[in-house]
Amino acid sequence: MSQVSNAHDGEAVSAVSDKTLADLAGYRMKRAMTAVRADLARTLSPYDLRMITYSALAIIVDNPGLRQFQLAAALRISRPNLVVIVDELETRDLIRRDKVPSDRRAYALKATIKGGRLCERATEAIHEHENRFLARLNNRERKTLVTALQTIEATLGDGAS
Amino acid sequence: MSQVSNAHDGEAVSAVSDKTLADLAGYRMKRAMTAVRADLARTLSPYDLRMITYSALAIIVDNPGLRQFQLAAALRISRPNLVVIVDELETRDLIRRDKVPSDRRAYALKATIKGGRLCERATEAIHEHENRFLARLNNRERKTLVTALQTIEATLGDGAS
DNA sequence: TATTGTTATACTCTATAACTATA
DNA sequence: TATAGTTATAGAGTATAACAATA
Repeated sequence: MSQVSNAHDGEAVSAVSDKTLADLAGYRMKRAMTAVRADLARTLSPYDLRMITYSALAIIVDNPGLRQFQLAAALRISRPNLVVIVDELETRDLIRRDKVPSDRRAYALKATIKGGRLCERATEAIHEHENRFLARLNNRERKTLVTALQTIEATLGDGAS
Repeated sequence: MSQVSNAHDGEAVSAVSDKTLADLAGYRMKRAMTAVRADLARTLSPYDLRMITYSALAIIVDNPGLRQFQLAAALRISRPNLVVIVDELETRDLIRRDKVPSDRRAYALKATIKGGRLCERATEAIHEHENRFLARLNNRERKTLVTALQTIEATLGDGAS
């Protein structure tokens, strides 16, 4: 199916086959994700955001007052790595770290007006980006795709330790 | 939909909502990919293979005689980064780098018997891994998923520069 | 004792620039 | 001049260990 021809002695192959990998869902996900990630980076660069900083900002906008450890868990990254992301968003005045009187170890995260506006504009750009890479899929296919991805995540989350 | 409740002054949110992100195909892909990647790493570790070394080996098995630059292009990684991967596979006697008489700059890559056997066993383990994370999807959903991912990759590949 | 945020550190994956030996 | 493979290096993204302050 992906095979075209093959090498004679000392000759390069004329077309590279990936027949062992081609029908693997994981392989297809990896390749699609590589392409989507590159397009997303282009999409977010006008806003000086990366995938991770946009996701963090969006979750803070949706959950005013959440703690850093909650955000780290939501983003599935470690607490130490979240620190630099929150630092960046705070330095740019997109979020605030408010001291919590009832627990003086913790910070409550809140988006600023500026952060909320940037998130809104970036989210619009992301919807255009989504329409771009989903352009050749109909509504049924889009729905099945999103649901299937969610099911896969839940399946692996349930099963393993 | 993902909203449960929200913070009073100084209280942590009780459940973290990702309502801005939840329905984005890119977000769902990223999260599913994170889970799949972790399960794949566990799946391949008995064979001392990582995702990238397995993929490289499989493509070499499928394309005896291909050049390093062809493999780098197939894996969508840079030539410098491929060097260390090929080094590792060669050191472990899974592949051979044969000098090409007709072009003394180039190497023709070929899997050894040992490499072919390891690839075969790892591929079986990967099929089990695929059945694991696809367990709750029926055949129609699996087919739609794989085809949709392929279409997305092609769509982005066509459009951009 | 346990938890929140932090620092220090390291490993993987990826890229670019510039080299060598050929073509 | 251009290409195949290589070296050196750097930047993301991720992780763990261990600390200070607080619970």
